[in-house]
Amino acid sequence: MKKGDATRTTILDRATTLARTVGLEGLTIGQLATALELSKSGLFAHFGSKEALQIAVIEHARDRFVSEVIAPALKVSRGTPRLRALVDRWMKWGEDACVFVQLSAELDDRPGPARDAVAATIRDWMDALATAAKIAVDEGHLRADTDPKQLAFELYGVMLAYHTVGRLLGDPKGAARARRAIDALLARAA
Amino acid sequence: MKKGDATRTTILDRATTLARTVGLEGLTIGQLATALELSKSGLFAHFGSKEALQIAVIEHARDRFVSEVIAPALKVSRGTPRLRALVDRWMKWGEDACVFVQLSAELDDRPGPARDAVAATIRDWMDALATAAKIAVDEGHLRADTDPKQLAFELYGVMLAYHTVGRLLGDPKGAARARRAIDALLARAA
DNA sequence: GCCACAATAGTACGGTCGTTCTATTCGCGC
DNA sequence: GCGCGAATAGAACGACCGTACTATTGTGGC
Repeated sequence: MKKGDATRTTILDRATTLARTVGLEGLTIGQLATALELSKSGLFAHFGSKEALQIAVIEHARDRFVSEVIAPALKVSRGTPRLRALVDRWMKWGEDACVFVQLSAELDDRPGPARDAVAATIRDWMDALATAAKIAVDEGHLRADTDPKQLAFELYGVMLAYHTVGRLLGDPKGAARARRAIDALLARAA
Repeated sequence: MKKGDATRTTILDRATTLARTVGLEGLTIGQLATALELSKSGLFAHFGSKEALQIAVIEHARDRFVSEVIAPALKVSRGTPRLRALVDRWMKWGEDACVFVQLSAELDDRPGPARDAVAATIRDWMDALATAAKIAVDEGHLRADTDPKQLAFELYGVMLAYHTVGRLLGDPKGAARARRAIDALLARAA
């Protein structure tokens, strides 16, 4: 019961990376198998259907996202530092944050379990931002009349713009712009 | 030389709508043909290759985007009103603004002419925002130390967050949040 | 009204897709 | 170290993909 899980993880890692460029629907069992030097049927047996593979990819990416972005940031001290840590980790760690931007856009008009899984992840992410913002208010780091959910919304918007400007337009100034925007949002609420 | 162009437009209209849900790569000549009650080969003859069809779709969507969002907004009086008109029209007219969010995410990691066409459109869009912002500064509607490109970046971020929250999460509060965010950005710069 | 040519349909092909079934190899408990 | 089940491979399937070729239909200029 060991070997199977190991290759399964290997498959999902590669699939996640691949999905970032070809999308979830563009993912192909044949390509994925040859990329990993596995047989198509051997790979297929791990999941049983393409839809199951897709959902496994989403959940795998979610797990990595939680353990590499959210969890570490939650160890930072309460209030504004933690809020900043969330944003910083999202921006630095393109790897899997990116795949969720891709998945959000790909699935937002395609109801089904895959879309639900992505939506749940994004919802959790915005909740994490909002909760951190609320704590910052409670700690007195941010003004009492700050709406935590509104702030989370605006912060996430900056991250999305950063993603588009950086990835699609290839503008190196994106990071600096994002930083300025984040600073302005937090300064305004301080 | 008339009939051909008419069906070509019909094809591209439907293709654009379809691409919003299945993506540009998910677009299929067979499905598109049956959806329009055309023969596969008859449709194919209009474009000659799938890549040509994809680029035609992008350019068609860009034309509609320009004529339905940008051009009307440019008729609004210079300064902040025009800037607001750009943002408002983007948000109201989901139809084709959405397809560019989809295309941005789908193509941002896939170099080629399709990606270039999308990138050029987004660049033009952000330039339109920045130019309108600059005019607003010149007119005295916004503070002299406002960075027009930075403001365009932040405005676009709000639109992207609005798109994600509304489409993927189905949160009806997205529009109100976006409006508040836009108001705050403009108030801060006024 | 005819005719040249644009526009569309029909058919076929090689390739790849997801999936199934059967066979082979591997790894671990006894 | 043997045996059994888990893990992987192999071959085959029908379906649909993009594309090429040929045939048919429609249509605007004379």
